[in-house]
Amino acid sequence: MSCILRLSQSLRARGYRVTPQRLAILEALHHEGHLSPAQVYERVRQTGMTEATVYRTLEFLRANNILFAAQREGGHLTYELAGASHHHLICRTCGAQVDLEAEALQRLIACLEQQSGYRLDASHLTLFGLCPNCQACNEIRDPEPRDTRDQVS
Amino acid sequence: MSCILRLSQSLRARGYRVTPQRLAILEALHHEGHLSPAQVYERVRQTGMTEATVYRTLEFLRANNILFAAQREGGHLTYELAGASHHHLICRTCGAQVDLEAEALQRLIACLEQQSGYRLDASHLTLFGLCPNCQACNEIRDPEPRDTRDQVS
DNA sequence: ATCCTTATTGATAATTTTTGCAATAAAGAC
DNA sequence: GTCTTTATTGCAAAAATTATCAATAAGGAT
Ligand SMILES: [Mn+2]
Ligand SMILES: [Mn+2]
Ligand SMILES: [Zn+2]
Ligand SMILES: [Zn+2]
Repeated sequence: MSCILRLSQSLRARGYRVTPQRLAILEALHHEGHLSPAQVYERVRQTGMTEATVYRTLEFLRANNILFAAQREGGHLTYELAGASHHHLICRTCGAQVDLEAEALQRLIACLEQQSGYRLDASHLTLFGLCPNCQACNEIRDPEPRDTRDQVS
Repeated sequence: MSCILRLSQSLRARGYRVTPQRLAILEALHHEGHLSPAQVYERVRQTGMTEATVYRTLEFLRANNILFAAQREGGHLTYELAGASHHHLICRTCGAQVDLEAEALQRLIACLEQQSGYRLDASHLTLFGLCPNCQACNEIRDPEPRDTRDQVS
């Protein structure tokens, strides 16, 4: 509540307008985790808002650092209210998600910034891989990753 | 050439088939940098291949570690022949790209893997930020980031 | 060379995301 | 409150991406 009010003021201060559409979307994302544009639309369609507006608004709010965007596998976008910086590890096989404190990467990011001269906005990264469970499954399924080095065709 | 031949054998060994469509796409990506699906299609449409096939084939080759995929700003995918592991820094303002040796992140990735138990496939990451030039521009444009802390409305 | 199995493609439709532009309405001035 | 400016929306069409399914053809066997 107070949170959304503060965001409204911040928007107006930058010359943007606070519309019922933007408020509805912020409300929908309030306390929910990551939502896809379609999921956001579900939660606000009652207001009569268009899908196009959902896409535009999400991108607008992200560009203004009010939302974090994250890429699910395959590149589909997902949004959440921007808050404490954090990152995600997602299992490519079962989809399990783990959150990472930002500081886990902080040092590295700083290091990269110094090396490259870039100022990175890496406050919300997503890395893909295999969770411990799925690693175990794979080992069982592929008992001995056969040696194919010197195989002659 | 020899490169594509090796890939073909690798595919057949896994029970997949080597089709003129797959060869054309690999050929198109040979020596080119990152291409979007549309750009790939441009380069192979003469063969009569469908756009659907381009999308399917790119995803197929990526899933089989023959291509790297990268997300451009906004989440649009881009592909390149998988080769030496490397990462990208992209400027959100001017689009300037910098490549990073993989080893720059290697240590951190290993560290994250140990902490989380995940096995990460972070061989081709893209980070966004501001390049040195655009940082300078912004400083000129926003001379004094005014203090708005105690501003009463 | 011929036959068989089935992985892969083309054609088409469905879905998702983006775009252009006229109509609307937020918010500041009065 | 009314007026004015112009950021924002709805609408409709375009473009990009994905899904379905019958027809095709790769590649192994004979
Ligand atoms: Mn998140
Ligand atoms: Mn690359
Ligand atoms: Zn898993
Ligand atoms: Zn730049």
